[in-house]
Amino acid sequence: MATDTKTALLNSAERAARTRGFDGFSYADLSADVGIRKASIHHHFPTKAALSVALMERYYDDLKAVCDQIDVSHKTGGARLTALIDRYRSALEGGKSLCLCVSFSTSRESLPEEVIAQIGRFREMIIAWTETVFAAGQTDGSIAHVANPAVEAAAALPLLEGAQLAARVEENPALFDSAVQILTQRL
Amino acid sequence: MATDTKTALLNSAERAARTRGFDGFSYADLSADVGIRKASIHHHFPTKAALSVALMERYYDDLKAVCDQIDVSHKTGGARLTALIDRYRSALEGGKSLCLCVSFSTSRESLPEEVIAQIGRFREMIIAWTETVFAAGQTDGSIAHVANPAVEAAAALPLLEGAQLAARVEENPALFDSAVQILTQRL
DNA sequence: AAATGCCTACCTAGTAGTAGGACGATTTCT
DNA sequence: AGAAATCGTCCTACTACTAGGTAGGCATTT
Repeated sequence: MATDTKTALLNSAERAARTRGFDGFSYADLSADVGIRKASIHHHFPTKAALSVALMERYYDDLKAVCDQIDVSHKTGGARLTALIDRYRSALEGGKSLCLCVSFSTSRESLPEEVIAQIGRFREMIIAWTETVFAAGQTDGSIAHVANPAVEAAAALPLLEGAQLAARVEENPALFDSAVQILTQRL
Repeated sequence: MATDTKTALLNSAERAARTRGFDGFSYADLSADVGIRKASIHHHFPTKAALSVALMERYYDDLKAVCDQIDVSHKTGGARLTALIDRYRSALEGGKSLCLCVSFSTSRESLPEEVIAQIGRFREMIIAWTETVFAAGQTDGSIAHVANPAVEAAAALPLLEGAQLAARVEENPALFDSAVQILTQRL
């Protein structure tokens, strides 16, 4: 089916972008991975810029769904924060991968303006959600020492991202754990 | 003089790497910037990998000197932490640049193993120094709520780096400020 | 004489993207 | 219903360009 190929391309591209960066994979790589000729990829995604937009769009929707799901399955602010941290931790995949947002942030140069805007919206969405998490944790007492949920949220995302970057550069997930200990020790 | 050309190349390469990433500049770019032919660059740095090693080596020494200087010119832990934050903030250059360590961390794929090791040493050095800063702030009371200097230090560097990344992707230094507010509000 | 620093000219490999055709499925027209 | 045209998907073959790197020569300095 048509949709399958397109999804397979997105899956392959996302994995490649997260492990090797947006400039770290080519249409030739996707071609080999998905099993369709290089030129045929252009049928689904005319340019690499268009591919990047599609990737970021899907990623935004995915993460929004993740946050919604966490709200449903975890009741306290502390449990929700833990779930978010776990999500970023598992995205590391043993120190070989990043979340797409971090990966794209590092490839700014090669991305169209539209993706930059998408990244901005993505970050706002995550930070806004995180603020509700800290506010809940403040209210229900599941996160210690919350003075200002907005300040906490504005720091939490960059911390998670910086921790991912540090852990991947040395392929050592323990660096992620030690970086986010400042959060986990309060739970 | 010979040294001048070499230094000019390093300067140009560092600026390029910090603004456009290690994969974002070529020997052709350096050639145009420094005013010597592309092939001549290979005389000074046989491979781009060799250039990356030289860049990171110089950067390590630079930052070590910066930390030493901060220790001399700033007496309290709080003042030293502020100085470090300011350093990372000014490295942003209006949201167009990163510190070399972050930039290189994002280009892991393209860098030789030696540079990865250098990055590890660099991060250890900064974190160790930052721990002394938090310990001092704890003792002299200039940083509030320091429970564990080691945990604080392990988080501070990733936070600064993540904050830089976020600020650059949208070319908005205010994002850096809002991310590090969790630190500055304690000073 | 030797080394340094730089040059012109070139190579190989890889990049995104294009042109144009094959082929099967679906839709449309008679 | 059957023929014809259209569309979606994929193909081979190619273009234009950029990348890092090499070979070999020519001055100037030591």
